[in-house]
Amino acid sequence: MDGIDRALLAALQADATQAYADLGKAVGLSAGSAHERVRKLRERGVIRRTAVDVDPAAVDRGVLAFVMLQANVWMGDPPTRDALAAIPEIQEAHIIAGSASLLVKIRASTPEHLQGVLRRVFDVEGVTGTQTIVVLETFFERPLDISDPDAAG
Amino acid sequence: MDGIDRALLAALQADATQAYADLGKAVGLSAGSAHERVRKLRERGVIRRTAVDVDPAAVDRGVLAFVMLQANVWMGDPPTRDALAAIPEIQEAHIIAGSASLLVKIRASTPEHLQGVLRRVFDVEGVTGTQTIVVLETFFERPLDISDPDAAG
DNA sequence: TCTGAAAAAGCTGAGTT
DNA sequence: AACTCAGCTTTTTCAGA
Repeated sequence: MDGIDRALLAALQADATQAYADLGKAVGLSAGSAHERVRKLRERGVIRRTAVDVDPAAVDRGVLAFVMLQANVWMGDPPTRDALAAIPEIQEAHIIAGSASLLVKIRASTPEHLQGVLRRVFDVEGVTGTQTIVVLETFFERPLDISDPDAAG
Repeated sequence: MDGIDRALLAALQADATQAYADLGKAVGLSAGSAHERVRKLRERGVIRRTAVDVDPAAVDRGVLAFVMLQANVWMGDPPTRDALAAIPEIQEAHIIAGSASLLVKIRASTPEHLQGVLRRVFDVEGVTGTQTIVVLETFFERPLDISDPDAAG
């Protein structure tokens, strides 16, 4: 994981459709070498997958909310995970430190739809309370910063 | 935006590297037709980009936190947006309803690094307080659910 | 709007430095 | 580890239905 690998990852986060010849040119490598490095990054799991980024509003998921869940039992186990994963509108679920137990990110079509999702979340075993944060506007959602935190700059 | 488009989007979210011939087979279309539909989805902005998904831990961004920002002025304007965008560790920034003003998602390498980022966030014009939620474990982060909310099921 | 096929482009492996 | 080259697959275009 040197500077070239980081540059490749940054370029592929911006546009994974570009040709290896161009990718190589951007980092000072031949197409073959760029290809070999990317292959290894995939093999090592640094690159998990290649996917399209879909505009949520275009598929009727324009309502975004974060919900903090309070619980009366430990919720860090598979049954809780599976119960949350079974709700398709939940895009992320995290165990958190602090006064709540879990934080989930939800995308719904309308406030009414969101309400229905919240009801299902509330019915998950162990949940004793929810605090919902509705997003009014998203400033930005962008790829992970790839720069080396140890490097100067 | 019919069922076939939704199926294409779901398939491309799972794996955008597959050939159009396979993609077409999966949705009952020829390679040419699948290609044409995907081209239009890109053109219309439904597909915003194609990108690799990088494992944060592999690039030394294993610490995840959500931070709610209190403010004494309206923070929904470009200067605030730009000030937050200038902090590379901030992956998402949202204007929210409720007692805080903004919610940001931060990825750092260590708790010390996170602390440094929080200091920079606190220095953003208008910020009067922060509440930090540290993630202990991520259950899942997955693509947007593409199913039609109006459809039965 | 889809199909099928031809032309163009890019991927990917083998051999070499 | 990276480069070059060549065969092969895939993309992308286009005429026809």
